[in-house]
Amino acid sequence: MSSKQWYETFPKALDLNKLIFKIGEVSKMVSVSSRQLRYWEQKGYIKSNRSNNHNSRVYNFYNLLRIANIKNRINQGYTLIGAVHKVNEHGNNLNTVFSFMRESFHGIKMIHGNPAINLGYFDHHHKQILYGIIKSNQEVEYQLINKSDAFN
DNA sequence: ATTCTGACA
DNA sequence: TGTCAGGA
Repeated sequence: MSSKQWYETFPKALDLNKLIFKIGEVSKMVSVSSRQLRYWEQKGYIKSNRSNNHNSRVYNFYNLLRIANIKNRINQGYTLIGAVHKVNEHGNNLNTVFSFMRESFHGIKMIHGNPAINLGYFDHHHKQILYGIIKSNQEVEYQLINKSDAFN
């Protein structure tokens, strides 16, 4: 009775500070080229953190959300600068937040005895699924799993 | 394999 | 913005 139920570890997976993605991952998720991400950052429109070891960019959930917002505005017809101003004025658009969460969360399943969050297809060809696996030490590990192997 | 910076037939 | 080079 004292042992926690597996789903009690679920909230840990929603620790947004642990939702960190590399530039290539962000690029695929929000359909913004890595070239654009670097340029936007250079112009001061967005921000990223550097993984101390490889000096490569990493983006947390909030940075990702901001990028998604800017991208959405551009899709709506705004210029890059216009999109940035709009996002700065209104902050994160709830519709974007919800649509992002809705499109990103695809349920939970057990993988190798650990609860894992299905974050949806990672590639445009729908061959790989991104999972956020909650390990026994409460750490979250992201892993790409081939669609065919995801139903074992 | 992935990312980084600089540069432009 | 895309893309390629030349390194890490």
